[in-house]
Amino acid sequence: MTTPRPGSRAEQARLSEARILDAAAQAFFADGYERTTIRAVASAAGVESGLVMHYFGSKQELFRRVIEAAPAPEVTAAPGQAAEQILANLADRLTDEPVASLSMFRSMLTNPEAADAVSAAMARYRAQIAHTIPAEDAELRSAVISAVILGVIMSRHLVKSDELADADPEHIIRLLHPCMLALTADDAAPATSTHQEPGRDS
Amino acid sequence: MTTPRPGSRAEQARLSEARILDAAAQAFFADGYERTTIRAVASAAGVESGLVMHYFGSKQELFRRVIEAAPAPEVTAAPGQAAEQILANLADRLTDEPVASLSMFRSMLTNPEAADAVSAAMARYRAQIAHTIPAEDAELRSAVISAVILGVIMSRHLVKSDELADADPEHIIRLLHPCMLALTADDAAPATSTHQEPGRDS
DNA sequence: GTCTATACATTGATAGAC
DNA sequence: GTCTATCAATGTATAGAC
Repeated sequence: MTTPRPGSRAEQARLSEARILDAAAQAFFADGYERTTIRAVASAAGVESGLVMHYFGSKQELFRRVIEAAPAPEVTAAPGQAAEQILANLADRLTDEPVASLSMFRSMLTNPEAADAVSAAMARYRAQIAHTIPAEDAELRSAVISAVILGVIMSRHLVKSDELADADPEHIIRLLHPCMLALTADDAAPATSTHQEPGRDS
Repeated sequence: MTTPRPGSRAEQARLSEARILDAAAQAFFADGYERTTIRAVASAAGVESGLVMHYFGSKQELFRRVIEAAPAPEVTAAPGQAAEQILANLADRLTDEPVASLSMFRSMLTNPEAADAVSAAMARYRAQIAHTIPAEDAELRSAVISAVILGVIMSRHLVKSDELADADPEHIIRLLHPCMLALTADDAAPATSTHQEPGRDS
């Protein structure tokens, strides 16, 4: 937490490390973990590959440092407002999803470290949502909700030439509104005509 | 399209190629394109790496052959039944998604070839869905629908330790039913209280 | 048809100079 | 603090023997 005077060697080091971290986030987001090379990151940061290794020790550690900056969404609303808060949160992420998060999502299917990070974040998110849903199947409902969120985020930011990429965020949220209302069991009837939940108490 | 007699060299070749293709699909699904090696595929198929190269020429071509076996979903229902058909289709994919499709999805975020294949398949799927939606914003609605499908499929089959992985398919479909009804603009009111579509004709 | 041997490029990582 | 030189490992791809 020190603030070395500008021009000092410590300050130079701090700046270089920050530039490397930023370049790494961009590279991991653009190409994924496997296709990203230490040399490419160093080049983008304007330094040599040896310096990257000196600061971060290994490629995996560099990646870990990048994705640990990804913020975790919070849902602490009352049962009645869960859908609104989830959608408000999603609206933000449609316009400004941090590069750290996108780096994590980009590699979540092919890199174990990223997979674990996403799984942990989603489990936490699901638990928070489930807590606000007054239904017997709250666990599954929250899982479906987070799956929907994941699909929308990925289509918007990670899948090339997707319709969602250029769409108006508010329009997307508006279309998802009845979905979230139904899934949070607020005012929509959960049962359909074809199937009936066998043992439904309360 | 010939059927060489069992035991002949042509028959042996056909069998070896099939075993390689199958082993490759499993490997690409499990580890993704980058982490999958020709040697590992050959070993799993019980042959040497040279034979894999002899049949398929390159790793990329082998991958192409694997993912081109992925079936494309069809939606040709009338406007009233679009939601039902989409969900019926999803129900099948929740229980028996082909390895070829899963191989494609596994690498869709990190491999250009897989990304293009998924984009093309999703664009085709979206167009079919949009055709059955009688709404001004049919394009965006179909994009949201395919995003939701993608999120559910990925959470079920590709994300480790997800709640959806072990859930009852029919239960998942039941929860998604009101969502799809709303998105296909069948009987749900599209506009919410907060925002109004500015120029809405018809 | 199948395998062995090997060339060739790339990359993560190390050691030490400046 | 930063860079140069280099090692060791891995993996695709090729050439040719059997």
